[in-house]
Amino acid sequence: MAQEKKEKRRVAIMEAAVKAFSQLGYHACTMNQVAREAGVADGTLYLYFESKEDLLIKAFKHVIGNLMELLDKELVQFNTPADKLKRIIELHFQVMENDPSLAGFMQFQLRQPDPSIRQAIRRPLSSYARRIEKVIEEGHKTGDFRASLGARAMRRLIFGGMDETVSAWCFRGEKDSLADKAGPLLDAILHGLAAK
Amino acid sequence: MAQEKKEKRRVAIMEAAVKAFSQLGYHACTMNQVAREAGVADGTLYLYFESKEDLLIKAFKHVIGNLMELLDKELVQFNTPADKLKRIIELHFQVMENDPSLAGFMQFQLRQPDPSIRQAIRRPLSSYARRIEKVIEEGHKTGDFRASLGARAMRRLIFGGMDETVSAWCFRGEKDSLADKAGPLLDAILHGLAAK
DNA sequence: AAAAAATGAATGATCATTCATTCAGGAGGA
DNA sequence: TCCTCCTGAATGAATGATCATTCATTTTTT
Repeated sequence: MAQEKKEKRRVAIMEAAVKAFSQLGYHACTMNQVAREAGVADGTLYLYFESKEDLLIKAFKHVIGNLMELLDKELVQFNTPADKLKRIIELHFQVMENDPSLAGFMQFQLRQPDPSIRQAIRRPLSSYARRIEKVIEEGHKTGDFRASLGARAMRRLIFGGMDETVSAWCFRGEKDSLADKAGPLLDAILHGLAAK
Repeated sequence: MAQEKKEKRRVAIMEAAVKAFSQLGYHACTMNQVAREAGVADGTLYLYFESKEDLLIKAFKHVIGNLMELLDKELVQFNTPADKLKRIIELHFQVMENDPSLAGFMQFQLRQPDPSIRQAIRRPLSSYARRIEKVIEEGHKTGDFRASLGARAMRRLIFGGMDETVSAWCFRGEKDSLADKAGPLLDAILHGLAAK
């Protein structure tokens, strides 16, 4: 049906946009480049999205949505908070490593200065944050994690550590596998830097 | 002398640029806005800087230079690696809290997608990274820090945690003092999330 | 009165967006 | 089967707005 085809193309355009925006960022990327990446004409983009900004926001929601869906499916398979945390970090790194353009896209969009974009991006992003905090709070309840450390502050450390690791990997052209960095990062987060 | 005056104005323009760029980011900010912030005419900017990009890069080096100078003066006053690490985090938070436009500026510029800007920014940034890694390596030597955690990976966790905390404070409009977050963050980094 | 600095209107380039035009393919008729 | 006609989708050249940058002119300094 025509409806299905349209939806396919809508998704294809969003995925082309992720790729195109990930090269040099949103501002430096022209709609013409997105159109070429998607294999359509400039004007066609406007049959599917209202504006460049609309396309960015929808594309961001699309990729975060995918990641959250994947995460939810994965997390139920683990029981302890520590295992869940481990899985979050591993999955984050795996997904970014499998699709470097997604990694670049996220890196740039997370620090989008434009307020209306920031605003639109806040909700999907905080759905990710909330999932991390949930795991930390669960650890507080089970006694696996120290209750003296607030869930929000810990989430910032975890997310910041993951994000900085991905950033180094994707910009500073680190050669080695991103997935290999999950173990050490988890160890540092769980047990800290200090010797006993 | 004319020389001194020129230098004063050069610095004033860089500081105006930091302020102007911090509002909506580099791309959305016009040279006219920078000029108005600095109290000069558009054309005057080009008597002091080659281009908008040149101004951004020089301004970034300027602020990082200031921060490094301050950091070096402070760090010599502490002996143990843990105290030094504590001071790094405190200072970072204090500086950003004292000058929110600096915080915004750094947040945006750290994720600049433009490759020539990234390239120009790399060196001053890694001078910061190296200072953090030095402290970690010192801790390895004294036995205060676990040697099994690589200095580079730990630096990413520390820097990422600080950066994410500043980011949350300056974008998500967290009300409470940034400086207050230094203690808990250090605790988490040193002793980890896991209960004993 | 030179020289040096500063000015800001004008220039030219770069896109996001629009819209008059073209195209593709399905319905129906012979 | 072949031939219109019709409709919604797609096209891409043209438009208009937005700046970074320049430079002829003015102001300030020496």
